[in-house]
Amino acid sequence: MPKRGYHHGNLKQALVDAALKLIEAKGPTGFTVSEAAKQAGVTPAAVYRHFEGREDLIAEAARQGYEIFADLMDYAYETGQPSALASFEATGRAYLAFARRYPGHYVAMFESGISINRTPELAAVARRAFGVLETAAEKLSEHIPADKRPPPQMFSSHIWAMSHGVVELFARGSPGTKAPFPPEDLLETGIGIYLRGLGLVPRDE
Amino acid sequence: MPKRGYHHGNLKQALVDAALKLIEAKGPTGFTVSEAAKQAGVTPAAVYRHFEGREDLIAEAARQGYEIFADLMDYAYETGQPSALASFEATGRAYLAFARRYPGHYVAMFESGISINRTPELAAVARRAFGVLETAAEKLSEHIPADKRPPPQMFSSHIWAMSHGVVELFARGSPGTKAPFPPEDLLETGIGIYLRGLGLVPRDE
DNA sequence: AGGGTCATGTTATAGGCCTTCACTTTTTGG
DNA sequence: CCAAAAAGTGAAGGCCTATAACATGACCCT
Repeated sequence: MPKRGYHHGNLKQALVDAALKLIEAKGPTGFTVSEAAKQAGVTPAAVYRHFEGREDLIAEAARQGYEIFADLMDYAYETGQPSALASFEATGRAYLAFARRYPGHYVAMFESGISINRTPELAAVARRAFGVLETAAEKLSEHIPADKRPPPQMFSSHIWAMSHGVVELFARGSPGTKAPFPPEDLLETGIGIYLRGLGLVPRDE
Repeated sequence: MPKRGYHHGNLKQALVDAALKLIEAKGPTGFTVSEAAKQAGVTPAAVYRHFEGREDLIAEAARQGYEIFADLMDYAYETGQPSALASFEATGRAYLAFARRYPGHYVAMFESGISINRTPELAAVARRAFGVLETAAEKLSEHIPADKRPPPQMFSSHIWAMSHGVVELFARGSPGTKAPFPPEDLLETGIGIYLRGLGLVPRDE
């Protein structure tokens, strides 16, 4: 359908899509504005009608990633309902699933070096995504004896950190090239042991 | 003190040091070979007498980082002896301490996008570093009832992932800019809860 | 001492990329 | 229908990586 002439019609999104493909294929450093422009069938200068520069383009790709990520987390949370435990575990798994299914977005979000506070919108959507995890943690928190209940924000941070670490080290090439176990299993067991430590899962599962 | 003339005398290390400073200050993308050369008081082309290129220079910085890292882990491990538990916990803390004390090295190692398998030496020294963590895990493993003892490599991976996640998300700017808790506390409590889940720490510590 | 050789710098240069500027071509709205 | 704005082009500046040809001086061997 795009028998476009002088004007592209949807260049902004086309550039984001091209950027995502390139980032996925060659990493955030390998990605160049010029090549994204070429893939969109346009000269490099045209990019600057829609983005302030290279970083801004990556930031938009990341923003869209956070949007998808937040939706995925929401969905995972709902899926686990009404069990607070199931919801919480599902959001942890969603992190890894997202990294697998949207590698370009993931890299733009977490490995491109852009700050989450680059723009207010980016910060907002990121907060929305992590807010789901915190909500799940709060619900779960109610099931812990009040006297030894850590702040919900604390163990949502723990789970987030573990998920992120598993993805970075074992699900992507970085240093953990030789994954001793499938990342999914690693995350599953890791979260399981952690929750047992919180007293939320019977000793002999 | 080196009123050097035509020859620098120690250019290779001077370039690595300059690279580390620049990487620390401006991130792995902000770092350029040209600027490192300038800081070392040398023209850009001179760099290529000692390194194959930009990536090779970063890789050498990372290699030196792994060397320090491995030593630090070793020291932490010994410090915790003879208690297997104390040793294990100490290595976890050492990860965060390393990231704080050697930010340039840390970034070169974990955020610059270089592969650990770039050269055999790099792979070897990285293995040495992580080997300490695995050894600590093995020792600790003996204290777990044999019937519900996960493979040591598994929970060393868990601790590594949690440590890495805490550093990336909460101890550095990336997305977790607003750290809800001091990273040190986060890691401490996280590991504590995890070890409790393994049955290695009394319920009410 | 003297001279050859090799490591280590330099200058010059090619090629790529990001970004800006002036200019051109459509689209759009009153 | 036309004027103004939006969207794309081509040329150019500046920085970066990397290579090649040349210069310098350290070191060894006699």
